[in-house]
Amino acid sequence: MEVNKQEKIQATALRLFVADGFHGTPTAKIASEAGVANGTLFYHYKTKEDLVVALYNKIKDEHAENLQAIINREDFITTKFKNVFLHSVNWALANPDKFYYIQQFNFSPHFAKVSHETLARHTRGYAGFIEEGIRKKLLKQQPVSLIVSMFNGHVYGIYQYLIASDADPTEKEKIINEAYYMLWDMMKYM
Amino acid sequence: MEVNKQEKIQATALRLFVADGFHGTPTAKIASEAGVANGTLFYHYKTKEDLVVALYNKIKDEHAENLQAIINREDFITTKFKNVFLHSVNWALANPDKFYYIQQFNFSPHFAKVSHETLARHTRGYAGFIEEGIRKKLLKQQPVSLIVSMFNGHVYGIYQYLIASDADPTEKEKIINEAYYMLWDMMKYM
DNA sequence: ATATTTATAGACTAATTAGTCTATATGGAG
DNA sequence: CTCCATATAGACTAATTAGTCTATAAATAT
Repeated sequence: MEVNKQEKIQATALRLFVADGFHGTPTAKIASEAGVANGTLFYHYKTKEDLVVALYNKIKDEHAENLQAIINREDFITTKFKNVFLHSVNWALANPDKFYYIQQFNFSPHFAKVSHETLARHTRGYAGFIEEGIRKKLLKQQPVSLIVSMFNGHVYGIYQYLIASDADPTEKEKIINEAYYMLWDMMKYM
Repeated sequence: MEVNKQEKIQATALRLFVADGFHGTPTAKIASEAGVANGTLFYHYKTKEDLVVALYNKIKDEHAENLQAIINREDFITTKFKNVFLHSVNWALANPDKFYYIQQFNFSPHFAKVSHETLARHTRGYAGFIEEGIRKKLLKQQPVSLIVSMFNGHVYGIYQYLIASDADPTEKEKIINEAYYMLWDMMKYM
């Protein structure tokens, strides 16, 4: 067994789900393109839905872990804030499939409960340093969840702009930086 | 014929698509719950995809028309800007199904081309007054499409926050207003 | 070495589903 | 009143698809 079949299945599923959507992708196609048999897929994931959810949680957890590492570093709060933003945007740009998949999942009514719970679970991890920023009057005196929502909205907005633009990498970095200062104009305590 | 069957089909399709997704909703179910026969649905819409796209464009056009009316009013640019934001958020809150459907569609790779073209078409309508705002140094000196993307991101963010919150209508209005001032802090020329 | 668990394969099935086809009905034009 | 186009109905079909079943193979434990 040279390749991990489970990982092959997940990678193939991600690619196909992003191309054709959950329902638009037959399990047989995932299996065949992943180079495994139908039975293997259903051995590892009891149902198709299981696979969809497992893939979502894997991507979200992976991303949340990275953010947590940034937050845990011994930096000044505003530095953390900036780094979390930069990492989020750069991660989305470097992993468009994953970012796309996450959005697709978040807007699938059928999975609303899962995505809501996952978001809530991860937000608890970020809450601490945002609360500190509010307390120290660096951030506007608003609820943590409002700040998180606006933050996510901003990442979403700048991502949409960047994928449609044909700016080269250096230029993109500059745009992301400017987007950060705009975000900060919005968030900072005055 | 007391009710317009086409409208009944669209309304039912919207409800079911939001509940179960495009692929998760059989045409037969749409027809039966709309109280029409299968043949009737396929008489009005040659394919299922036709229905999905027609519904999307109808909702988007309807919304864009409202925004255009606001933009065309003889108001100061900053007033227009605020009104467009307020209307967008309130429209989303008043029509969660439609807003949800739009997002779902926007993140369906299969329809990427359609949604991209529709966005571009509508953006041309908004461009004029944003350009004026930039020229008059009311808005930051950034590309129109960046401003539109961030604007949309902000609407998206505040919507996500508000549907998860249990604030009463009066309180929600207050939150939306604060969200507007935050948006303005971000967008205004300094 | 043997037994047991884990992993893989692929044929098969029962159910579902988009779209077709033919038959009516309804309403307006001449 | 008679045509003809538009609208509606619903049975039917060909294709697709999630999940099952049985058989092995590989790895691990005893």
